Amino acid sequence: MRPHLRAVSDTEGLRRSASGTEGLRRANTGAVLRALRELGPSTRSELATHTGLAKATVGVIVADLEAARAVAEEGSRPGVRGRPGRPVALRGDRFVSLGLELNVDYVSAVVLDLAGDIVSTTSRAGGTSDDLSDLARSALDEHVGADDVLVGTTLAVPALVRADDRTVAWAPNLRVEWADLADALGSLVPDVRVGVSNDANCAAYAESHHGAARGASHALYVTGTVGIGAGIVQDGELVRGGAGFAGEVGHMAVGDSTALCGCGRRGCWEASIGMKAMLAAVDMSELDTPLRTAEAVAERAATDASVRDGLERVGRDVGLGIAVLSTVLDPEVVVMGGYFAVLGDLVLEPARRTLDERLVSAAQVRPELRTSTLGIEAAALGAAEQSFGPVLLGEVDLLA
Amino acid sequence: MRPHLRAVSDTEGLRRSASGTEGLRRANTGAVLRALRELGPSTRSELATHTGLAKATVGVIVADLEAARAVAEEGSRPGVRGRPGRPVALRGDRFVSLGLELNVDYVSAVVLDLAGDIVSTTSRAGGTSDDLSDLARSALDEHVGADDVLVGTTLAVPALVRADDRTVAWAPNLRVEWADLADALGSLVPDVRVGVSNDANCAAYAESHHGAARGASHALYVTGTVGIGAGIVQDGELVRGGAGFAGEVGHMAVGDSTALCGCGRRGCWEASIGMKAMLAAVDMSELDTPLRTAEAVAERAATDASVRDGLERVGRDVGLGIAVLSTVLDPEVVVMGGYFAVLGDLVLEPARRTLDERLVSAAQVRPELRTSTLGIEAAALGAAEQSFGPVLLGEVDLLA
DNA sequence: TGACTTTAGTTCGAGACTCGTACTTAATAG
DNA sequence: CTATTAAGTACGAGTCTCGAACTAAAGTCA
Repeated sequence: MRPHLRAVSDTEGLRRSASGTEGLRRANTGAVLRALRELGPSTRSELATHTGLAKATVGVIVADLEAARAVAEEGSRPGVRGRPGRPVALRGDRFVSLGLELNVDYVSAVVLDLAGDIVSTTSRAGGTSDDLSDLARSALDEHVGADDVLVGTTLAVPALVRADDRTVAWAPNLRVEWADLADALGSLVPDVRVGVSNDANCAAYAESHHGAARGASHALYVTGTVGIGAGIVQDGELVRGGAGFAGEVGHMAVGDSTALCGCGRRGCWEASIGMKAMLAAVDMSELDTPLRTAEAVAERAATDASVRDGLERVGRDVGLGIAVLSTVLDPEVVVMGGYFAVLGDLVLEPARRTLDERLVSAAQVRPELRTSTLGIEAAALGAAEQSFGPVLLGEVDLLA
Repeated sequence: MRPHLRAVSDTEGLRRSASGTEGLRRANTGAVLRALRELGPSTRSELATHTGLAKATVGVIVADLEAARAVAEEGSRPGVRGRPGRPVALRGDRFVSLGLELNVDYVSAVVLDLAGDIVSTTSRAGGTSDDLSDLARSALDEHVGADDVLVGTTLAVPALVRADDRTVAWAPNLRVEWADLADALGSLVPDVRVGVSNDANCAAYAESHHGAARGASHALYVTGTVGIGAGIVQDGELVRGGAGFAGEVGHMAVGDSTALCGCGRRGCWEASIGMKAMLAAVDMSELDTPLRTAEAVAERAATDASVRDGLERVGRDVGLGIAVLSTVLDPEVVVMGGYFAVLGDLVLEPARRTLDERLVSAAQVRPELRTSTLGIEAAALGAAEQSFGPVLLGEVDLLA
């Protein structure tokens, strides 16, 4: 255990977002941190013009952050006229967050630092509460020092998570005693807020901050193996819905309306583009993992035209669903994870064609359809990034 | 003209949302105004506990608002122990906003006041730039005095409006010279920010603040006559999408995949549930206005079982689309406008049944399906309400 | 080489704001 | 008539941001 592990207090920090002058300082500190994330190492002047704050104010804030070891000065960049600026950069060695994923047959942990760099990332087979807490424990032991500050922990799960970001409403694929898991994580990281979040939402968040949708403030992430899920990012933030269940696109009625879905209904998108439907379309069978299965399909497609035809059919239904989601949500980028990332253009090219056909108007621009680059740790990474959200928004105080 | 009309300056007010202490004051003033909208007339103590501000702070803010004639004291409520509080209420006679709608065959204007009360609402046949500015002019002349402050003006149009909230990207049904219209409105209300917004988005906003979705922070509004459109409210704010085109649900591929749509494609939702499809399903023909047509259908349905059967079929496809939207967006309330509001349960009952069948899980709650109560001025009302958004969020300064 | 220019960053005082405490005010309860 | 209760205000302390003046550190040019 890490007896000296400090944590950003939750009850204190989240109490109010900004009403007193110290809340104002928090908000402005958050603005500076965001600017540093966005611009990279910057001088105080650059931060001042970018945030709109006065130079003097930025000076004070940067000094505080430096004292807290959240930022550090770098070597100056000479060559320009006038006094050279002294750039400061976010430091990655003090403030970290932990992102976890508990899935059906694997668990992952990602340690992310304030600079946005990934400190460590591990995955392991298994899907129990114990597997997860073991992984979390070793990630903390190895990569979080006694003097470090853990700003938060978030757990990604393939489940319907309520809007409170803490409780699970429905998780048909998981057999977990949630109360036990909460206890285990709570004792592992005492005094740290442990949030729970849907895995597709987390992955969407990761793609929009680190992955294929980086830079886009409106993105859609679609993942799929057996089931199909999505995460929606609007204006940089996740769309959660009233109960927290937004993005459950697998069972929307799109595609072949006669296809029988595992849920017992007909016409679900999943029944047209889920892994099983894809395998049926190419007349192949499942291997031990979804990843390996998809790779085998991709390999056969290189030589077998009938496999390519099957993927073409699946791709068209993929495009049909993306078209529905795009007309509703108007994202700039759509990122495809799960087995779609492995098959790539074999599926996405027909999807793009269908998408073009179904655009509402000439004025609309087709969203870019990209494959995920983050791999299996996407959800854990997004979970970690979510824990930094309140810090960067200035809702929580790093200092003191 | 109203030479003395004062306006909340736009360049000044929107410059920064909160960085100096005066921005802090604006934000806290906004919090007090929101509390007054939400709670109704309240004492300073009640406002203090609800906003989390100190009693002293609330006292100062209320005094400023009173000086600006934004609030007024009401008679005290006796009967309780202790010194009776002196409730203050939002005043409706000084700060107003103007909401306009320019549609294919009618124009509307709504004057809304700070208290959230509708000062005036007018509609008129016609669809030209001149029709609109005439209506706007007379609404201002009759209901906005020389000493009043117009906080903003927003124009709702059946068009794709860009995310800048000012320019129109595509408006196939309107023949309007947008530059002329902008000039006309600009000279009508000088120094006032004139925003442009999609009509369905405006109506959705209106429903969530004044109509059938009041109180719900996650709502979906679906309207339809010939075309079908939607507006999405998440966490009290409109979802706009990357380009500003979110909510264009008419041409998503849902329902009868063989139905031919006016856009030339097959399978659009509009082709299954648009007014023309509905009329075909009940074997009736169009009258002079959509409203009258829908009323005629409702009347025939009372006696004619085959009409009811036709509406039943349409209703199922309505439910199918709502199910798609609900699984993606998870709203608490779905409000149906357009001809659906006239036909009511004749369409909504089968829609509810379909919706129940297509819910993802037992954990999910079916969103409430309600009919719009706002009528033809919904969009203009929402437009007016949108102009108050920045005021209530504290992004703009009412005083000084 | 040395004055000049240019840009970065800090110091300092003024001004704005919120907050807690103590105080005043206005009602009811007994 | 006194005690109690609660609302609202006055006041001083503390925090914060900001602009202006100032200092610092480079390059430029004669």
